[in-house]
Amino acid sequence: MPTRDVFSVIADPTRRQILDLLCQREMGVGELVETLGLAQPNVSKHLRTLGEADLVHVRIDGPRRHYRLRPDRLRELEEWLAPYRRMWADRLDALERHLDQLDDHDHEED
Amino acid sequence: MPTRDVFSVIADPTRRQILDLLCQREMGVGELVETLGLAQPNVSKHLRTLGEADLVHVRIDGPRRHYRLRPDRLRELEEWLAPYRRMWADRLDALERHLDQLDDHDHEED
DNA sequence: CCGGAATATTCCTTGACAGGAATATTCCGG
DNA sequence: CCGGAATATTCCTGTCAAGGAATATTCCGG
Repeated sequence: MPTRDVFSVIADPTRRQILDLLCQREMGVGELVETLGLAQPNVSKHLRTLGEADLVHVRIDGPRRHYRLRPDRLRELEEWLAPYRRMWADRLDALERHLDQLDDHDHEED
Repeated sequence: MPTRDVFSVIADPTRRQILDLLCQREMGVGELVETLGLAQPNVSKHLRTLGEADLVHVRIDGPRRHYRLRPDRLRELEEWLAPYRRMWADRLDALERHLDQLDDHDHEED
């Protein structure tokens, strides 16, 4: 089981970028360093963090390590999102906006 | 437009809890304080943060403020998640796990 | 206009984390 | 066994955010 919370792990933009890259294909650290334009130690640290959240898996190939996306834990996000998704499914958001507008008209706020 | 990133805002467990509560119905600050068991100033600060991300809307009712969920910005999360959702849609995760198992068998790692 | 209730803001301290630089580790070829 | 390439780990520092305590604001009733 992961030792790190998925929500806080994906809160970092760099980490999301890494995940987006791995979404296409598995990549080595060097590739990621080159693509991201970051220093290698930092990339490695982010990869470690992602691993601690079980979001990536390492494939060892000689001295190199290839990182592969492991999308499973993202279901946690999906599940958390589920109740909210229903709220905009039936165009409830339009109603929301309408109500907000009424409120805003009564008194300037927010 | 919001002045705060949705991802980092929902990274906080307390904030997610607040959103979960507001998912049912709109609530006043006092209600939230009582339900969450936190100090009032902290609840207010979290509500401010949520507001800065456009995740809640305030309805002013005399000296009280009622907070209502505004699920619209959560679509950002939904959209980011879309490419990954496809990856487990076709039971690709099972294949994933199988590959992981093979790798783990070759060399103990991760 | 005053007092009190509801809520917001500020100040402070502490802990977590990102990034940079330097160093350690692991692996292969020779 | 040695050197170099690929990657990981550690140390350091600055920044940011959460929580607690104290204080300020806003609103209503009288």
